Amino acid sequence: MLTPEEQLHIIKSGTANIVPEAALLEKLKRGVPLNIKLGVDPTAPDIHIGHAVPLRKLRQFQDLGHQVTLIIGDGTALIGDPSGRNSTRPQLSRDQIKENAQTYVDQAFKILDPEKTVLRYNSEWILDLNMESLLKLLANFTVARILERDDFHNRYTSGQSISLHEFLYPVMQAYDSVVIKADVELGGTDQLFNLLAGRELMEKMGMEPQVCLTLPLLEGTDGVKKMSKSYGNYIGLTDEPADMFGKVMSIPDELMVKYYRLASTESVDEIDAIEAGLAADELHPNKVKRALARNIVAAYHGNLAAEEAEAAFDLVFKQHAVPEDIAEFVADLTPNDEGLVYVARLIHQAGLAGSVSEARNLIDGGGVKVNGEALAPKVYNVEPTLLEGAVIQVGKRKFVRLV
RNA sequence: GGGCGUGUGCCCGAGUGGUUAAAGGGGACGGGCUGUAAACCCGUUGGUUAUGCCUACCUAGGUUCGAAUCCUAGCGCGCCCA
Repeated sequence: MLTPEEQLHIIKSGTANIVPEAALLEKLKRGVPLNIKLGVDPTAPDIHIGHAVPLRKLRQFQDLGHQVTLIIGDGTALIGDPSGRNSTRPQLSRDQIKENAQTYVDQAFKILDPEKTVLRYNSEWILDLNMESLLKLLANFTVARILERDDFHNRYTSGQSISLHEFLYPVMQAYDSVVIKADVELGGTDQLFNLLAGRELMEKMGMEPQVCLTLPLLEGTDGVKKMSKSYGNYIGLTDEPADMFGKVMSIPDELMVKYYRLASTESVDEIDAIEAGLAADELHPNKVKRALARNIVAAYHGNLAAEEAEAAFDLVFKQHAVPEDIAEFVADLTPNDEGLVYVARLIHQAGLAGSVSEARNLIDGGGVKVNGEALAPKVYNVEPTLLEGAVIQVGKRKFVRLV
């Protein structure tokens, strides 16, 4: 087993904040496995590698010999986390929550070690709280304290509604920590308040308070905005290997180290070396990024798929060749009066362009290839024989084989 | 309840009666280049077999030869007063 200091070094990699760091070191020094908590809200079924950041950190803890308690907030989901929101979240139905929770768990175990994970649903203790215990719990917090939270504060001062039940969210999350006796709780930087509430509550109830560990938000593939489905800049855990590989390759160079730390399975020592190597210009960014893409794909699809994804990537982007398996499209090649086929419409029908006009513009821009040959500008009609069984390519990545 | 203001294409934003399918920016897409779907440069970005036609500037009416631009009402948003 690693020394507490060595462990701390690994744990700190990629984290935003550890409050307080000294307390974590103390806990590690005891030499017994710690109980690491992560609570998740089963509000959205799709997980991307941004959501996976805390899971990766949990896995690191597990590899260091610690124990993880993953809490599915099926009870708190009935409240809806107000963090960062400027309006009340809609309350989900119990069925919806159950369904989301299941998909979440399935995907989470691609990352976590099941042997060292305890899965708990907080409805188990939250929904059974009677009024007396609830009141005792609530007495530990003041309205002023809760209103300190930025999002609540903003909503309150700007006259937007805050429902009473939303105040309970941090309290319930804190109570989770009490129930499972957490040593450390993880969360995004936006969760700090909730995590601290857990720390406070534990202390007030005479327990050893948990340490709060926050992780930064991961930027999406555009390198600017946080990864999110609604921005379309996400890498989904269930994305196809080739797609996943390409998406990682498209992140800006400056983000590589951050991705290594937050989204890869690479060891911290190795990442430290990569960071130093890049800074000193000793490592080639392209090689480093490829290794990153391979690592991430392998983490979710296995080594073989990662190698294949890389090979396909090279085929398409380095050799500009046509990939192995491409979509087929049943095309109607009936010629018009002039004996020609209107390719622009064909491209649209095959889903390679959003409209016929767009297809025409693409042709004019030299972006359409038939069997590897670019169509000349204004050539919207071609001989039917040219198209039989042909591979039509739009841009670098979109292919279709006519059948 | 009263007053004022505002609503433009995927997003932001210019445009106050006549080549305006609507400046500029962002995004997206295509091309070039490369080390990649990085960066940089160039181009495209309502629909349509297309030097035309159609549909468009919150919605519905109206004024006018002609409206994103003027008028009326409604809806959304913002600010001020009560």
